[in-house]
Amino acid sequence: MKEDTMKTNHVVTIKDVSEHAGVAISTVSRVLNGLDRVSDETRIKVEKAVEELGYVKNSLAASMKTGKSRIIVVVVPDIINEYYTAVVRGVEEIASQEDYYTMLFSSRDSHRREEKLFSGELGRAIDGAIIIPAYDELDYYRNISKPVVIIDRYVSGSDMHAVVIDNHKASYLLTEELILAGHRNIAIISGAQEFNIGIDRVKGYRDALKNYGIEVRPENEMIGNWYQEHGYRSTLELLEREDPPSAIFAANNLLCIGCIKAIREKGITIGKDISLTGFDDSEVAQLLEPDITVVRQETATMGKIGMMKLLDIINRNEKTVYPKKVVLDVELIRRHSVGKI
Amino acid sequence: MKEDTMKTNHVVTIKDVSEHAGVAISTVSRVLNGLDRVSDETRIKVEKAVEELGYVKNSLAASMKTGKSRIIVVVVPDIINEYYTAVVRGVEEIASQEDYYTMLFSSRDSHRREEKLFSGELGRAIDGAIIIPAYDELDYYRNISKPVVIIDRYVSGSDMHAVVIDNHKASYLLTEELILAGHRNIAIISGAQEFNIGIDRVKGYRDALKNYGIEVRPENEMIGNWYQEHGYRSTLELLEREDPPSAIFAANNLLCIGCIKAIREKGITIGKDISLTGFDDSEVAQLLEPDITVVRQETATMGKIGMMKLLDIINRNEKTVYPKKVVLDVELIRRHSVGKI
DNA sequence: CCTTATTGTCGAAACGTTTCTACAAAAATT
DNA sequence: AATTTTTGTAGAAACGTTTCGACAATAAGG
Repeated sequence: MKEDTMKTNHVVTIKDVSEHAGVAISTVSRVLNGLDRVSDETRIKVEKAVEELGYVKNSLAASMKTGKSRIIVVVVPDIINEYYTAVVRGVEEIASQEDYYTMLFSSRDSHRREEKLFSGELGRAIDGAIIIPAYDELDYYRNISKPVVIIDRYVSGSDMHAVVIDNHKASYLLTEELILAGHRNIAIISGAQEFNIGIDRVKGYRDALKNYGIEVRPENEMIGNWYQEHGYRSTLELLEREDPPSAIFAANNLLCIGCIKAIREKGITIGKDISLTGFDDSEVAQLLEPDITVVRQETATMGKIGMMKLLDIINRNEKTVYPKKVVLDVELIRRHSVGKI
Repeated sequence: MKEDTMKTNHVVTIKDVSEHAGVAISTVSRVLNGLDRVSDETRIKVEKAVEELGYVKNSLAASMKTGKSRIIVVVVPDIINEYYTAVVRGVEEIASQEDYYTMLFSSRDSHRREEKLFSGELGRAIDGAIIIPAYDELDYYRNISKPVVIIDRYVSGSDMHAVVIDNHKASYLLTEELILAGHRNIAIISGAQEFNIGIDRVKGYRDALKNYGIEVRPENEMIGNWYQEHGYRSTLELLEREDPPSAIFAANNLLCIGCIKAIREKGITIGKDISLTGFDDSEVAQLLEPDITVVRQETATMGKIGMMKLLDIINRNEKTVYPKKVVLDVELIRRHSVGKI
């Protein structure tokens, strides 16, 4: 906290500037916002005064008048998951380019925390939101009285603005990869069947199996949540069966970590005794021995496009280039966690 | 954006509440803020009106009057590094308990971005800041005209409020561990010698060597930056020497990743051909084969204490329990990346 | 019973902007 | 030269709160 080095610790306002420059307050405001016509002469006078007094706008006061805060909130399920922070990075990049401020908010996958956010004071203060939802009831998000773009997770049948990846294709590719290596008994570990990320990933897996004429076995579908613990327990259970699968597809990064832990614990070798495909790429996936076959998703791009869409909505930009729902393509990254059978 | 389902899309203000309850505006405000004396009768009238109209306070307007926004900004060097996000988690936990909002800001280790933040409008709007600095000039941070707590990185000689870990001890322990395993030719890979995190870590390394009567060899100190690339290049260089070290101490998580990449590339085995200690613990460090010996830091605690300190400063709490500079203890986590010689 | 203290409420000013209306001066058109 | 248009500026109202001073009504003290 700065000590009171100067007696008159007066914060300089637009009024001070106007007096110092010898013009009206409104004139200063117009110069500052580059509005209307202002003679070069006065503009220079004002700019000089701003410089000399070290004026910086009180954006809170401005917000009150305009109703715009230039703050947007980014809601992620978990701040510590690098998959989500990569999305946030993309959002931030565009936002700061356009002089918007971003507030990061972690819902911790709790819908109650989301609700509290949007029904509270902050919900009134923001200009818009980019949300990775924690709740599969589309109506809730639709009724937020601010511009909203949904990212990553999608509720099917919703007509909201959204940016997602092609989960079905990703899942299909990762399963197909296992099939082409000769595997027939393939398990999937996935999270809940609420959002597209759950439903489409399981569907992609099933469709791949069907397409190659392989029986879809319900006991091979380990559906639970998206956290490491579920990946761990499911894998243990799978490996302890009489007829264990020869390959596992873990449908997100945390599940994959849990899965690997369990496999290690059992003392068997990935890529040899058991094959594995993950989903989200990361440093970890590349560094493990063997490195994991995954799908590359343009996470940062997802954030960027989401933010650009949001800006289009806020500014009521008619000639936006984006469809309501943007689906990004994915690409298989072949590594060494899949062994031929 | 909510469509105009209702004709009069009027946002309900404190004035509406006052009219509905039949009291003065000021009375409503007093009820809302729990100030002064209000008769039970009117309090109930007001609360009922608030409920019925669904009033929610416009905190921007309030901020303008009070000069307090209940927003604090958390500045981290990189939003995607889980070490930093773990700190942020701790901050958020305390902040939300106390009804403060947090804005996350990534400086990308650029002092210019920091400067822009604090000299700009937002710098005026916030009530305080928690900063992992990108700049080693203490004067800069001291002159921020808001309460500030420095986290993780510290500028020695500074008298600012700060929460850090005991870097010297951590570094000493990690080096000692290698010495006790019989290593004599030990290299360190570290970032710049600006903050405590660089200086103390190198010093801890040197002190451990000296203490065991081992020669400190300048060519074994690979000083650069804190990023993966530096870890990678340094390791390659070390391994290609005529007399390569038998052990490497990588002084942060990214350096350690780069180091491992290089070692893998050379086709040699960690824990056997070369020993390795890292610094920051993480999922990765546990999952690698072998898992890496590191030091456990209470990252979340660091964030929590930082936020509690900040609150004390903001509220001018005299009887704070925290010293100006809080140093947290560390603990060695022995895994399997260190081999006996 | 009169004075003084306390309690609860009101009205109005203030916070620092933006923006609308009005209007004078200058320029352009007759 | 008289009128109209354009240009630049000023003044004031408004945004939704908080908070201060004023003031009745009631309670307490003498």
